[in-house]
Amino acid sequence: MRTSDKHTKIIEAAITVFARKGFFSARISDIAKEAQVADGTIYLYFNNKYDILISLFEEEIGKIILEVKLLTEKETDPRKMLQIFALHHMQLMEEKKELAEVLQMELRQSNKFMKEYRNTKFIEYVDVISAIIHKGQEMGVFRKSLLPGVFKRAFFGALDETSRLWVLSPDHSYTIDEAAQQISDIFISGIMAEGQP
Amino acid sequence: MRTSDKHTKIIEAAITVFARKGFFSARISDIAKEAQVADGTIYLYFNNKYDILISLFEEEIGKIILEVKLLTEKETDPRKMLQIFALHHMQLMEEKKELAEVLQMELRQSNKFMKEYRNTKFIEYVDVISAIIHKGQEMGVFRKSLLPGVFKRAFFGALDETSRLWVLSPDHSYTIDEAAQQISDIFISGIMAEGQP
DNA sequence: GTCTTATGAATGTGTATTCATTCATTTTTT
DNA sequence: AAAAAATGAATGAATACACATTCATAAGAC
Repeated sequence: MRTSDKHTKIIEAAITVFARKGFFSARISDIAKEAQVADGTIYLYFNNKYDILISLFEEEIGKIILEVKLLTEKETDPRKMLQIFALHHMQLMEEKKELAEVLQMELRQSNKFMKEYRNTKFIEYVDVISAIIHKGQEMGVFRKSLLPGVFKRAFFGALDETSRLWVLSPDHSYTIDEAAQQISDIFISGIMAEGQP
Repeated sequence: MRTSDKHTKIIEAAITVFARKGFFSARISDIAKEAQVADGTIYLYFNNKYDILISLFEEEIGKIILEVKLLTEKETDPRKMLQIFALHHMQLMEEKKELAEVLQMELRQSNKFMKEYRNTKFIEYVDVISAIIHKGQEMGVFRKSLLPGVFKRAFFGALDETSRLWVLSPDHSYTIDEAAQQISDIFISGIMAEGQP
């Protein structure tokens, strides 16, 4: 078995276990069991429990950023770009529920218990939104008075919270796609410059 | 010293300690020290560590709900009600930074590690938003096509994420009031019915 | 036969919770 | 009014246990 296989297996197992129990309640032995390796093997690939979480963040968010950049960069209309971002984000959370739970929960905790760790990948992801706003403002489509720094957080927060509760709750009165559509509609028509169609 | 004083002192100490270290990393002895009581005293007022956190949620969110209901119920215009909700939420997070951190972090974790605990107070808080939307739709001010269940989450998520990062980050390029204003502006103009002023 | 990778039992640490004891206050007895 | 008895809030050292990490040993690769 190649080295990289074990690394991936452990990361995947960690996603499952962290999603089920949360980072602190998850035991290394749980992850080992899930990955079908011995407890000690984990320490051949990661320095410690935190390191698994951080690697998981970096690698998984890295993939997401690549995808979303690829998708939005195909578009030129900033309104469409926001729609694509919203839809992609929500669909991702639906497809990868376990990963979604881990990112949503532990991302917030991580600032706390790992003082030194600044989640730069996450910042990069959210900055895709502010770049779209900036572009829209330059093109005169979005209001100049908008603060991109506020908008990116508000937009991300709206998507994140909606998908978080969608994933947690067992019954859904709306689909992920509907929610993404509603949210991007609200935001887009809320930020149009005067006199835009 | 009256009994109720100790209860309050411990809750306040817990807010400080949980905000600083997070729930799992916080030690009972830290809370005891902060509250200036003995470790054992805490168990005269709370069943266990979780119980402190849950009591904290219930009591503090309870207060917030009372306040926000009082404020919004004075208004009749649903647009103004949303503005008030946004401003009040953001100002609260600014005024009570430690409480804000605890609510924002641990509220999300809590579903995970306390399976039995459903945070009904929190649901009640967010439902204030959907009630406003419903009212606005009945009055013909907001679009009928809006799903109040999506809107409440999106609106809350936007406020929550923006205030979360505002509280964490040391330098602010915008004030809390500006952010609240921008967010309610975006949402309100994004959800107006056709032909509304 | 050497080098790499994997194992899982053993170790050690950290800390939630318990409980025997203290002590200030209140109640009862004289 | 003083003394004795009862109460229960508060203490913090002792307990008990969970679990991250280590490391001597084994298995596998070449």
